[in-house]
Amino acid sequence: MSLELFNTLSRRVEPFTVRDPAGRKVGMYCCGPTVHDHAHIGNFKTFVLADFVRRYLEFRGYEVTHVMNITDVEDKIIRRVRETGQSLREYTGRYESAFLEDHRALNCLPPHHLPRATEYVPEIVTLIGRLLERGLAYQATDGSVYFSIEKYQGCGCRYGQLLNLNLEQMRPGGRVGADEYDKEAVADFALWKARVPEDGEVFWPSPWGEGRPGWHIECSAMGMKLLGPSFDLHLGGEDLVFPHHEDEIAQSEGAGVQVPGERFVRHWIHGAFLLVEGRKMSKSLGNFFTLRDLLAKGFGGREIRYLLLTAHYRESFNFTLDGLAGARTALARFDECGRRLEELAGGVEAAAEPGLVGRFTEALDDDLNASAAWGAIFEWVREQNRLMAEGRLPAVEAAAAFAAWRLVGGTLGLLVSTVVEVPAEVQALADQRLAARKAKDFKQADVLRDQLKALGWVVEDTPKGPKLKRI
RNA sequence: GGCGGGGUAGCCAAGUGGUAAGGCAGGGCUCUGCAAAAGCCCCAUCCGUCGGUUCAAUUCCGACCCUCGCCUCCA
Repeated sequence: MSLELFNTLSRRVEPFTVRDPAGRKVGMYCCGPTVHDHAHIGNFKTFVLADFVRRYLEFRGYEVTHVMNITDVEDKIIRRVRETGQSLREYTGRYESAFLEDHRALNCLPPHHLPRATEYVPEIVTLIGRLLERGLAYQATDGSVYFSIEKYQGCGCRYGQLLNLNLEQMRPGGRVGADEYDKEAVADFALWKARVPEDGEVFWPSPWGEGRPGWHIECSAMGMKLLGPSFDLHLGGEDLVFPHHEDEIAQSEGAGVQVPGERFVRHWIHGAFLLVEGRKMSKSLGNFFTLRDLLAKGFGGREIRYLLLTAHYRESFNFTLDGLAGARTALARFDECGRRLEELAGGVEAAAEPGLVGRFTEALDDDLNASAAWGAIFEWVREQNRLMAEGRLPAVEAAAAFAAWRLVGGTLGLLVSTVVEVPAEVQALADQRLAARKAKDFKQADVLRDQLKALGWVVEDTPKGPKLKRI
């Protein structure tokens, strides 16, 4: 069996195929953060998904080039820049660094490219110029350049590839900006926004006057620049399906730079929304969490990552604080199994035990069914624990099991170092406690155990002597 | 109003035309000085409601109820 993924273009699960004739290289683009504030846990659901997709593709033998853009110019950013009096770069740099720090805290691999919109203005201008030349874009009296859906459809292109659109039935939302009054049609969208006084110093020159890029165009320009006019995989949150991704397709395919018969993107993946405590995350409900908020509550990035990866990516997921507490226990069970396997293997090297790897692969090949994969993993963990408890797991088999454990753990991005460094102070207390136990002074032993606990260490008495673990 | 997801145990969450994975929480037992970890056992006669198709439906069809998302710059 091979990997099958749901493709938003076809609205069905289909075999994952790549452009590379050798079937190895994958170009993958994921819409990244807008750096106007700290990213929240809902944003990170998408970025963790992208990282997981990349790791799984690599596990399956693909060579992935992962691109994630940084949107560093946009209405909200400009407003904050004006309010704070900082430069654009000062303002966005701060949140970009914070984002990358959070991204790392969730054990996401750094993407191969992290293009900033502001650094691709020439490419954006070129692309807009091309759309104007082809008659698919027009400059309105306000100086802004818009993409014409009507012209685009007029040349045989399809607008509405990712969803069923009914343009007549669409009602204009409340967020149509005052600077978009000059559009010919309500569905048209801005490619280049003419400079207005509120923009302050945030503007770039262009053949159409000073201004800044529209939102959708940056992803088209950067994606095609870094991955080519056609690439394999594009990810984002489900809210980006329309208009962002639909517009991205329109601009990119409207430019007519693809090889005839090739699409801009072969495969679109959209992650479902995250709910918190059963409700949409919102500041007024008090269920709005940035990653930092959760870390401040004492949860670890790894626990958060685990929780985000327990549900199927296309189902809306209910994120709860209780669930996060449960994640810690579940991970401890997974970790403990690996630790004991490693100990039992005693340095013996072996190829990964195929049973677990096979079930893990089978589950994830089926449109990344992570829940099913976890089911397989925990059934396997219990089996390994049983064998170890019964003393029926030879070192060679333990080594193979440990290799399999590492392989699946690494693919999920949840591998943890099994080497525990015990501080001298902690070790000293543990030694004192052992002495007390040997002297049958259990009262003193328990006092020492409490002291260790206060330092963040738990001691377990095993047949091989006491073992120290970090809480 | 248009379009698209969902409703499975106390909580989270897979799944299937033939009778419900897994995790957390909970209860009992074994082991232990006591714990911890681990193991064993228990924990949904039932999958929103009502109809229909079928030998058989939680799984297919229809209606209804509830809920979530998108509908122009929100992952």
